[in-house]
Amino acid sequence: MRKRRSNGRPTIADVAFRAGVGAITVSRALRHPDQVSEALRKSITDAVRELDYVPNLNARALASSHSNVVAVLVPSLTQNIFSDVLRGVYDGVENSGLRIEIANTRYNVEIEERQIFEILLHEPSAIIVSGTEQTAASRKMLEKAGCPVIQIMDMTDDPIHKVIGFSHFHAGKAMTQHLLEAGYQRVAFFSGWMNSRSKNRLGGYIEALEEAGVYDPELICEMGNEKPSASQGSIKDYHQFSAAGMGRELMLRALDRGTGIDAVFCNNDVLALGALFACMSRQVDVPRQVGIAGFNDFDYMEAAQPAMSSVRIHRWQCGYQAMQAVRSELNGEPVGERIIDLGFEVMKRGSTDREGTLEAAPLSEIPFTLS
Amino acid sequence: MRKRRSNGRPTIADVAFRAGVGAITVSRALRHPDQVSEALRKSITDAVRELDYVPNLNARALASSHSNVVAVLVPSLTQNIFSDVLRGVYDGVENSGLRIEIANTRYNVEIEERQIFEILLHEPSAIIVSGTEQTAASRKMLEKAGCPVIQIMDMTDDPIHKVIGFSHFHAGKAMTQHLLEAGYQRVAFFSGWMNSRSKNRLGGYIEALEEAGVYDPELICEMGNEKPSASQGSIKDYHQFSAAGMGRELMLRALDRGTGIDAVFCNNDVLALGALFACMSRQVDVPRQVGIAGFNDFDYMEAAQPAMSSVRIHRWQCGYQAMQAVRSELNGEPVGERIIDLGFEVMKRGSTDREGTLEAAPLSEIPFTLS
DNA sequence: ATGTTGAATGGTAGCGCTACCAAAATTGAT
DNA sequence: ATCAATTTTGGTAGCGCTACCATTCAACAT
Repeated sequence: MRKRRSNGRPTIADVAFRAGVGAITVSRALRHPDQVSEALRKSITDAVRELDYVPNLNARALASSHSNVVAVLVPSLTQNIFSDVLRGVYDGVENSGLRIEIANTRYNVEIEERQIFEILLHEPSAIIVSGTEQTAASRKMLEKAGCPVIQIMDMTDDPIHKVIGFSHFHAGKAMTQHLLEAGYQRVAFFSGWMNSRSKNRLGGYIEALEEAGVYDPELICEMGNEKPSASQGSIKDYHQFSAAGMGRELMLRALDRGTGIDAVFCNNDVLALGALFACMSRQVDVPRQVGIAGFNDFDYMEAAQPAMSSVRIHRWQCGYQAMQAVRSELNGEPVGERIIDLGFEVMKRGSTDREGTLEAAPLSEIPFTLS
Repeated sequence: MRKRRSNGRPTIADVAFRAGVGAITVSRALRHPDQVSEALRKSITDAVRELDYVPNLNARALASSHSNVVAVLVPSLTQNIFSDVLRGVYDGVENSGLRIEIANTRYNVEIEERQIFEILLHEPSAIIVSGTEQTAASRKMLEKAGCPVIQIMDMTDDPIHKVIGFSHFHAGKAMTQHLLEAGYQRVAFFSGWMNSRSKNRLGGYIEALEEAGVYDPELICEMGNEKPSASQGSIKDYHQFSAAGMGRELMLRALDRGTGIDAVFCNNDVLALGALFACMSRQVDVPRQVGIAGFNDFDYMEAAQPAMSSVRIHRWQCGYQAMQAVRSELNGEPVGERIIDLGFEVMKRGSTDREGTLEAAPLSEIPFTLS
């Protein structure tokens, strides 16, 4: 009996011996069952069960030079946007035998580039990357990665491989148009630090105002706060930055400045929440004096007083469908549509209902029982 | 020249040849530099640089039967609590050569058990697991995992290996005591679906009220909403459940029921936000008629109107310190303290300032400049 | 000079799996 | 029955790295 260096876990050879077949046939029965006759397949699965055999994933990865790891690059782990995406990814990966490796790019394309490099060292089976604006070097690496690459949460007509997302430009434009239709004339744009996707939303906002002939650069209120990446690794990095405080501050300044705004389109819901609180503290009537809209449509928007308008985007679906696309490709199915636009939904609620014409919608049903 | 199946990446043998040493010496120079003389070490690192050698992690894992993967189990990816923890983990892993693999247990100990099993198949270098209440089977698996196991975000006097967190019981008790000291008499407890940590907070709440002689079971308002895990994998699983809507609903019912509550301690900040909005819709004065406190201290609590009291917990630090602990152990340093209590902080703000004695604290400084 | 110790280096033999090719078995056509 | 085409199965040879043991050599004690 030869010496064993390993832990005592049964190997594929043990299974093969027990089932009375060659090791390679066991491998095939597990990986490509259709290539093995039914009789052998059965005795192999029996042997697997009897021995409690589990494959060694590291060995498999070494031998086949791919790892069954799906790498997912997200710009942030803190903002709910991407945690919803990740939830979709995890829901989508169930029972696939795939593993997920998440990299946090901190909204920094250089970090992203380095991480793509490192990820490729692990020979991933697929890569899911947030956004469509990678550096040239990143794009080149992804193009020759030799595995499916899914870009999500944005839109482009020239995907690296496949894109599943929506147009931030059109989403920004649609919400701005809603504000104009609701009767607001001086619609401000609030944002903190802007990433490429926020910029596209701003672009849509500008186009909508220009088309209506009411665009005024004065209306754009940005806060050039530190990039989140600047604080990386610091032990003080407890709260990244207070988006709500920022929204509050922006609104207070806008009110003080007297630029006569009558609505704000906030780049995200937390800013909108802060803006709402600022109005409350100044007894400014929302929606009559000032309309407020957010972006993302988190759950509290609907529950706010007044209920807040926002743009609902399909975060979970992005992650879930990306994972489905990965799975079907790894199963050898054709790529299919290379551009999938999941769209968005403008949620019109009380906070932008200037004329009071919106019928009072009940809160969407909550699945609970009072105990 | 023998046939190559692989991609053309240089291997350790190439480096060894170039440096004129044996392959194993290269391996040692990379993994245990102190065991190699300085001269060789230098020529090896030169060869590495010249060839752009990067180690194959799958091969390394197979040969050494451990993977440099740190598995992190979190109950949820959606709630900010754990995305902050994960941010700490990612900040802590930088430049360590370790990889992170996240598993989502969905607040379900059976799923957790299965995932621990699967994770162990990958032979992780360390495991970080949320909470201290694993099933007996999970605990047993973790105990004989043969790698550091860090429990985080909770407290126990009998950790599997090491625990870094805080006591939910004491946090719940401390906030309740604050409400009593602020002059509230009938303090309700709001919660949605409860996990073991919430239950401990409730325990602290009850003890504080009992000690003050004002405990009344009527005051506990739970909503037995579906467990989040019930909806797993469903394509409709867009919003998990609306915690804000729940907080609003709970407050409306509490007001209608006329049980005479004068304060609520909400199990989390989003519930508190919903409760605040409910009060606004009924013109109930916060904090004079009803005090509201949350748990977690997300950024919007401070920016709310009135600013909302909450319990600040050290989410980021839990993740970061857990990662530091893992790193130092993998470096062979001693385990050190097995129980690390990071504590918590009761943030007393306007929403529980019944007597109006709190001096108006300015918003904490926001690092931005108006552009 | 001899022996002992320890540090530095290398050779060998796997780690557990799969790619590749060859061989065997089956099928169908002639 | 014969042969070609196809399907099913197995053997061999790695994948790239490291554990284990053997070897070498310098340093020191006897």
